[in-house]
Amino acid sequence: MVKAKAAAPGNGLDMASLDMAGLHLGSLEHAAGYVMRRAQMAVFNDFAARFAALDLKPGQYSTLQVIASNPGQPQSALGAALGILRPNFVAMLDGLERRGLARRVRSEQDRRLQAVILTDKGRALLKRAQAVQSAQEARISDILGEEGRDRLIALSLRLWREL
Amino acid sequence: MVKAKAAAPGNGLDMASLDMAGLHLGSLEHAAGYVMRRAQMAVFNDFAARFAALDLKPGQYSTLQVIASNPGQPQSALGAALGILRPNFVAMLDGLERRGLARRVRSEQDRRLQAVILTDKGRALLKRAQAVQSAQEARISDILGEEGRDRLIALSLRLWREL
DNA sequence: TATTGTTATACTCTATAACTATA
DNA sequence: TATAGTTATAGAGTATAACAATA
Repeated sequence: MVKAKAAAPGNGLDMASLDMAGLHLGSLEHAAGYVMRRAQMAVFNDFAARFAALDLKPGQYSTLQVIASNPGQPQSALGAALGILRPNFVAMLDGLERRGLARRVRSEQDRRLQAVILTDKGRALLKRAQAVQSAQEARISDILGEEGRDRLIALSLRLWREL
Repeated sequence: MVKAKAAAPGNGLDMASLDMAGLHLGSLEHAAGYVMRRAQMAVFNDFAARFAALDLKPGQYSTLQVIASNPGQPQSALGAALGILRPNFVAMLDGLERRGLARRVRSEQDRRLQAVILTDKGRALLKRAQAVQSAQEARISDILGEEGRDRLIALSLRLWREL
């Protein structure tokens, strides 16, 4: 199941302990932040390929998920939960609303608030997206083992929450 | 050692099983890509705070590291090892060269190549930066345990290389 | 012809200030 | 006075096309 990423170039470089690009990364391979970034980019690239057919980007998928988990909540609370700044979350919701996946409803109790809900179309797309994402999680389990994937998620979650 | 991130807002929301922003993220907390992204952002924010005094961004630090590990290699090979596209790596090296941290030397064997090396100033700054980074790794070990940090790096490395 | 380095350019993400309407 | 949503804008990071010098 291991996929070869890139062929080593046919140059005259020292081939001992070289990475796929032909050079060694040295202590960078033991730097948590660097390795996490490269891993996360690999997962996102894989995500992009899988979700191209649904025309969903990672941020859109996570937004649909959070709306589904918290229907009717104000958009600023949803954005805060996702770590998206309020000005940037406006365009995000504009896009989902334009595609008929979500709707904003002005709250009657406090007319400053925009309650956000999924449409039937949004729920249907999310359901399909969740199936695609399950396939990605399965692929990760293929590589790391079920226990390895669980551990990676638990360790990442802990770092996110406690750092 | 656990740092409180943000106080829960004093609104009238359902407070059962809510995250720090007041909403639950649902199955997103078990999505590898999402959790890895949030963790990686936390680590990078911590990095930015620690490296502000050195005026080094993550990409600059990793570039210095790779040059130090592969002195005299062509800039395109260095950029490829870092996963930075050639056009974008030009400005990266321009910045390091302008600050007197690195130098480009035209190769005599193949005059298309720019061999990149660190200056004494670059090596000195890198040494200080490595000490700062060690402190960050120690902080991560405080949170995850030494074994947990090793595992997180090993699992991330495997995913990066094999996905 | 092919490759290295470069410029120009564009698109996405992220970040800040300031406006509006509501409270 | 404070907050939610919005607009405008600016800065990173990342992507492609094309050109000059060199092989």
